[in-house]
This record gives sequence, structure tokens and C-alpha cells, in this order.
Amino acid sequence: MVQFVHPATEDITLNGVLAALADPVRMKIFMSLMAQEGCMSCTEAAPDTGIAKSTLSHHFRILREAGLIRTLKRGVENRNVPRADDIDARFPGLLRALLPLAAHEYRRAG
Amino acid sequence: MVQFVHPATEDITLNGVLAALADPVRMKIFMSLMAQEGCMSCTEAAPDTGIAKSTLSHHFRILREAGLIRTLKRGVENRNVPRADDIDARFPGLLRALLPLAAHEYRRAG
DNA sequence: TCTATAGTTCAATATTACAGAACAATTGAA
DNA sequence: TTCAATTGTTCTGTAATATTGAACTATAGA
Repeated sequence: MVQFVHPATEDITLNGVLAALADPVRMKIFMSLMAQEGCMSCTEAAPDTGIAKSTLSHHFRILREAGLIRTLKRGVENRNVPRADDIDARFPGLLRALLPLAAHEYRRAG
Repeated sequence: MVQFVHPATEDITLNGVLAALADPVRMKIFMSLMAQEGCMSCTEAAPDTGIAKSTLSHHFRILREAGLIRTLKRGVENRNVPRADDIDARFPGLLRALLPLAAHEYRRAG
């Protein structure tokens, strides 16, 4: 049984968050999770990309260890939930500023 | 004579800006430039770090090509100016959200 | 012209990202 | 129970990027 590493809220760093989101693939995954109520599996959150699943697994790990998402084993798949409250507590206003800009940036040709 | 590459305002990407600032060294350089009225040389903007000057040159290039700073040859040194207006035009509210958080994050033990 | 200064570029090494293959864990059906 | 299908991780090799010292360019000033 795989056990995932999740940083405590106070251990989330701005550097880690920016580095995690400074990648179009990971930004789009996080945007999908934020747009969705509840949680999504990895394949739901990153559909139709030509990216190898080992690479996607790597991207989810980066998001997880940056504190942006929480991953839970649920049966055969992983359920991913954005840690929006934790990020807001640590960096107030960051997501509110960033997500609309990202949504606009990746609206088309994403 | 070295000629620097500066993207047009409309060619600045969110991905490039985030990637450039997702590095403590570059974030601190940019913060110094924003805090300063006018412009600063490379050595002024990145003082007292144990970082090789070739590495610093690389960091300034990343900031420049991301559209965050403008670099002008002025005599023997380079004058660097933050492109705050261009970033604000391209990504409204981004710097206003990000810089205070970065200032708090890197206040001490930076 | 000579030296010092500021920064870039080059070449080598070190770290990180990506993808294919093998693996582990769960589900559902026979 | 056993087998196949599904979901995702880990391992290993390769590709890309970061970092550094050394050499180089350009300017300023004595």
C-alpha cells in the first residue's frame, strides 16, 4: 500500500507552489480539480494528453508535495482534492489572483 | 556589443513569468528591483549571494526573457528595470498579489 | 596603453524531467 | 478462488536544464 507525502499547511512554501504551477500540464490539472466539486481521479483530471502515465504520476507527486492537492487511495484509483483552504490560509489571495489569469491563458490552444 | 532579447508585452506568458519567479534567487532579484525606484545593476540587485556570476547572468537572462525585467547596457554595467506596467497589462493583479506574499516569505532566513 | 570592472559565453558536470517497462493493489467476472 | 482488466507507482535509462570555473568582450579611468 502506497502512502503519500503531504506537507503540513505551515510547511507549504511559495517557491514550491509557484514551481508546481509553473508548468502548463500541472496548472491545467490543478484548474480541473478546482473547477470540479469534490475529487477526481488522476485520469479524470488529466484526460486526453499524450503524456505517459509515469510522467503524469510524477506531476501529481509534484502537486502533492507542494501542498496543492491531497491524494487518497480509494479502491483501485486515487482521489485527488485541491487543498484550496490550506493554500488560502498560507498565501491569502494567491489562488484568487492566479486562477482567473490561468483560465484566460489556457482557454484556447491549451 | 551584446544585444538583449526582450519579449513584446503580448508575448509574455504566464508560464514563463511563474517559472521565472519560482526560484528564490530570481524572486529576490525581482523584489529588489521593484522595491527600488529607477534601475539597478546586476551586482546591486543580487548582492552578497555566494552565487557565481555566470549563474547570476543566467538568472537575469531568465527574468529578461520572461518579460519581467528590461536590461540596458549603460557603460560598463547593465541597468535593469522591472517591467511592472507590462506585467500588469498582461496579467492584472498578479504582481499585487504575489509580491507581498513573497516579501513575507523571504523576510527572514532568505 | 594598461589595469580594473561588469557581465557574457563556453565547456564540463550535476541535477531534474520524461518515457517505457515492470510491478503492486484492487475490482469484477468466471 | 483464479484470472483478466484497471489504475497508478516505481525503476532505469536518456534527454533536458542548472550550475560553475575559465576565457572572453566591452567600457571606464588613470
